[in-house]
Amino acid sequence: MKRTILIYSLVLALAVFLLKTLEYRFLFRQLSAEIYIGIIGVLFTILGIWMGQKITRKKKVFVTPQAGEFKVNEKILTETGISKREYEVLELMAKGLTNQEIADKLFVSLNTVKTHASNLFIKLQSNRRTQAIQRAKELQLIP
Amino acid sequence: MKRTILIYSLVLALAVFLLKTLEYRFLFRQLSAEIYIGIIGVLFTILGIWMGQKITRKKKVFVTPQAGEFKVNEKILTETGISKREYEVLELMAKGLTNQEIADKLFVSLNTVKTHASNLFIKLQSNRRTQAIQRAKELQLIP
DNA sequence: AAATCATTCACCCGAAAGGATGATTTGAAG
DNA sequence: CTTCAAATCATCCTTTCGGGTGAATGATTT
Repeated sequence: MKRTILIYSLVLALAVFLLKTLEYRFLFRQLSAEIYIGIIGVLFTILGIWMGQKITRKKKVFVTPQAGEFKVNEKILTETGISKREYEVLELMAKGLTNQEIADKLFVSLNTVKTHASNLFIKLQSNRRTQAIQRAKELQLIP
Repeated sequence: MKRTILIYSLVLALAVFLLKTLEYRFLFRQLSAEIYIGIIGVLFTILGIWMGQKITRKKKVFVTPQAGEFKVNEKILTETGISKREYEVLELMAKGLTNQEIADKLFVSLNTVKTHASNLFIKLQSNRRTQAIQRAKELQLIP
């Protein structure tokens, strides 16, 4: 970042120097001001693009790979018609729990969980829980 | 994209016009050429940054929301002792394929896949494939 | 009141997954 | 040449999943 600004400053200084030199030596009377401005514009546009790239390029954070704030895509959630309870099952499913474990955690019977799961598979267009989880992540329903 | 270029052109024209107007009206004798160049430079740098953003902004691909750069954590990969073949199974597993499908895709028998899977579960300290996938993601072994 | 939907639970059955164990082959390392 | 890990496949057995179907209850909407 600091290096980027430094390089930018240097290139800027160099460009100014170059332009001034050219101006006083050869071009002052030969080139119109419009062309002059044009050259400067193009140069600094390129510079700006390059800078923009450097600045906005995310640095890789090693400890928190895909951390960052996860926001549930409510729109798709309603579009798919997934209910609250079904979503709870989906979450626990994604954590790798078995249906029985999910049932225990939600204080319902195994059959109930299986029903919710089946509905989820339909709504997420998948036949297996691994697929359903994959799909839910794609749809930003779960982190 | 075309819109971006159009807007860029318009802003550029406007800037040139503005500068020329200012030049002929007030500033020609009062501001030195350096300051003049500086103003142009800053303007076009900002323009360049904005353009760079527009151009390089990946369009949202609906199926791959949190795409972005994924780099396999090789260190952990060797630490866990997961072999090439096992990793291949893991990848396909994460895609939601069944063991049979994985077997077909890798041209091996179902039993082989199951063996690899079992080894994976041990190395990833999990009993279920959903758990294994979850764990692998945590360890940055898969995206 | 009737229709709709979410939630709950049940039963059955076949497919898929997982655990345990053993065996063969092959390529790399010592 | 031996040793070892990786990769391959097998068998047996248990558990978990998933599909299909049906049904009761309660809340909300029409």
